[in-house]
Amino acid sequence: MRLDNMLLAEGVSGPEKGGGAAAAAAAAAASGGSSDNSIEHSDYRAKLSQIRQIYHTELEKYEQACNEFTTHVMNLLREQSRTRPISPKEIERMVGIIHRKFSSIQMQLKQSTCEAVMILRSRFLDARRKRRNFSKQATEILNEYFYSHLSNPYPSEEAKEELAKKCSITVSQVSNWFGNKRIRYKKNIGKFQEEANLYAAKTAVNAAHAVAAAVQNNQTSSPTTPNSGSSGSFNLPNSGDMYMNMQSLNGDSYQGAQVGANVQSQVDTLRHVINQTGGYSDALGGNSLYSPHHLNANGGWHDAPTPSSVTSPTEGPGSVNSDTSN
DNA sequence: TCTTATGATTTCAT
DNA sequence: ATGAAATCATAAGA
Repeated sequence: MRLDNMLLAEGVSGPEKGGGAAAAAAAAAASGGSSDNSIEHSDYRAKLSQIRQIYHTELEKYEQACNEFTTHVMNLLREQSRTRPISPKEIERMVGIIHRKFSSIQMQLKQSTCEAVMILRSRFLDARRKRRNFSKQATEILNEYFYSHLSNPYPSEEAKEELAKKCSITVSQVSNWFGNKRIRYKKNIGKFQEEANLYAAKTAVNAAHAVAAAVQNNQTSSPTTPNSGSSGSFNLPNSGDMYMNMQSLNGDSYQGAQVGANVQSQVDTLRHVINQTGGYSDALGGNSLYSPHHLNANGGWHDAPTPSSVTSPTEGPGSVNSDTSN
């Protein structure tokens, strides 16, 4: 019975049609994650359906053989009945013996099928374990997101889906990537400085434009107009003014209703670039200018600035930007 | 071949 | 359920 259950679960002995899918789902569930790893997946499915087919043809063959054999024996008995009396009990007994024999053969078939499935399964899992690096493009996209959301690198479910689609990987892979990235970034920020610069600079121009646009949009209602004169090329001035602008933008003084959360990520990027260029002279030192201000005292991101903190009118003294006042 | 990078898995805490 | 942290296993580079 265990074998039956197992075969059923694997979709080998189940209903004709959905077998493959059921098995695939079972495999995915067993490996703890949605794994639409297309190539290996279809491969697995193909192999499984192959096993399934063999199983069913064998089963049919046995059944047929069983029937043939019983009729054969019945005929024999009938013939013998001419020479000696044969009770129905005896016939029944014979049939029973035959059926038992065949069912034990069937059991063997089931067993070996199970074995085959198990082997296939373990191979499949092994294959899944075999790590393949993501494409350059995919890591690019992921890194861009990560560094432009450095203050809160926790993509929402939707964002993950979006990223997954863009990178043509699965959502759980995106989650894995962010999990790994966060932990590794936090562990050794110095090591990631260069990369951070790269991606920050990469999106800086866009960010600058976006921020400029946002500022422009809100200028009418804004009392203190940020000097957005240099909206052109974002030529990284010697930190000062621009940085102050950013700070006020990000902090409490400027909280344009529309700008808030949407701009947050852009601000991250800009702030980063500015910080970097500002403290470039002795960069990568133990205490470079760019400290992970989005990490809290225990090195966690979790009470880092959320969009709500941007919108909140007053922030406590230990605000996000407090560390930048060198 | 050794080292580092990186994706995946496991374990634990919340 | 989700994330942090540790760990595993392989890819890639030296």
